[in-house]
Amino acid sequence: MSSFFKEVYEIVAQIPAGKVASYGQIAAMLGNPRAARTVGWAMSGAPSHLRLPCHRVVNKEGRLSPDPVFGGYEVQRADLEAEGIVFRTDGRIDMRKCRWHPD
DNA sequence: CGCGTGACGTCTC
DNA sequence: CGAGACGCCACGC
Repeated sequence: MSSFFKEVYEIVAQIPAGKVASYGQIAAMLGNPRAARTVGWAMSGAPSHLRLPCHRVVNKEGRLSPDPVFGGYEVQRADLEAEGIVFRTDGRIDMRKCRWHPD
């Protein structure tokens, strides 16, 4: 397991329910604010047995990944709402209140 | 070591 | 405001 991927999984696993983090944000935590793409790539290869709350990982817009990846945008929205994530009328997450604030 | 790739981010048109 | 292009980084081959 590459160190970078491991770090990504660790961080994602630490995202509390009701909060979301952006790929760029996670990348910044790893010390590479430009590695947002790599973070997303790491998620794409995230072992399901880790049960990472990947639905809590969104892009800067508060938008989820392409529908097919999560099995449906609506599904993710439902899961996030169930955790307390607030969606705006335009379908975007209210990052102002839901963005994860690490120490 | 070089090339291709990807669930991103930011700029330009 | 929407779509497209480029840049970024790490991984696999």
